[in-house]
Amino acid sequence: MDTVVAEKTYTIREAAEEMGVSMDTLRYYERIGLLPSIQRAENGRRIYSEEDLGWVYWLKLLRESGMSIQTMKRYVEVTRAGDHTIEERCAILENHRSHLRGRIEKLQVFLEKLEKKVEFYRGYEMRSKEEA
Amino acid sequence: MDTVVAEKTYTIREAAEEMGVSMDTLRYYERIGLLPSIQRAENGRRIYSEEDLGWVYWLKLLRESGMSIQTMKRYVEVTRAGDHTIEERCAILENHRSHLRGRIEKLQVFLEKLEKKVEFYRGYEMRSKEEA
DNA sequence: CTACATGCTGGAGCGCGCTCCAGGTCAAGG
DNA sequence: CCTTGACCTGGAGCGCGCTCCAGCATGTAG
Repeated sequence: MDTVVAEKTYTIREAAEEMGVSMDTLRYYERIGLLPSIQRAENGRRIYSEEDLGWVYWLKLLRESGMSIQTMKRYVEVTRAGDHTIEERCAILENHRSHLRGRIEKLQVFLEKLEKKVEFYRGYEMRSKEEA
Repeated sequence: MDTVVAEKTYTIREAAEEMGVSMDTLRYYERIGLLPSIQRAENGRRIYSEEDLGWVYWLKLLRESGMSIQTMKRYVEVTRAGDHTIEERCAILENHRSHLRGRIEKLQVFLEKLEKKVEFYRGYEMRSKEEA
């Protein structure tokens, strides 16, 4: 079970490519504390593990679903603080979940209104053509 | 039918209040051309008509559904340009519609993933409690 | 040895969408 | 007449989330 298999690692370029983010973003996230503990080679270059990529994936998901960097920082912080923070992690995620639900609902309403407008225009267009 | 009824008008404060935006935003939108032709009183103060509020409503909707100010400007511009721009208006709206649909779908996927994470945490919590 | 690629750092800059502010006008109330 | 308050303008400032850059170190190929 504990066989030591060299886990695949990634340069910053590869990590960026793989995860669909820019190298700058990876460095930026690390700087502000969203990606702590990224290993370095002797020459100082970053080495990303699969686990790191997992974090990037998750951060990207939170970000793209509208969580602010601030909140993400808080989340990362408490997650690193240990098991006793599970409650707060849940709270953050559940809060985000309800924001997300609200947002989706709102967008759906917008979509409907938008569709009505388009239909209206299309109808208008038809009428113009009939006249011609 | 053509009875001249004094249509209700609004000061900028009232309009802002009514539409749930700031007075600054109303001025800003006007400045950049999103709300042209806002009437002025003799003393230079803005007077918003119901129709103006209708525009504000629509702009707000587009904005909150993720349309960029740039695109909104384009939309307003062509709308003001006359009936021959119906095609382009439709194009803009349909484009936005597909963006919006894509976004909603993406957010729904995020939501599911988020929910799984929360469930995972909640499960973890339960297990901890059982042990105690 | 040289040239070129890759990556590092700290800090500046940017695009977006407002938001705030100073300094002024105008009208009503005391 | 003076104060108060609502509103005006042009322009500066801000918060967010990157993005870019100069200047430097290291590594690899020719």
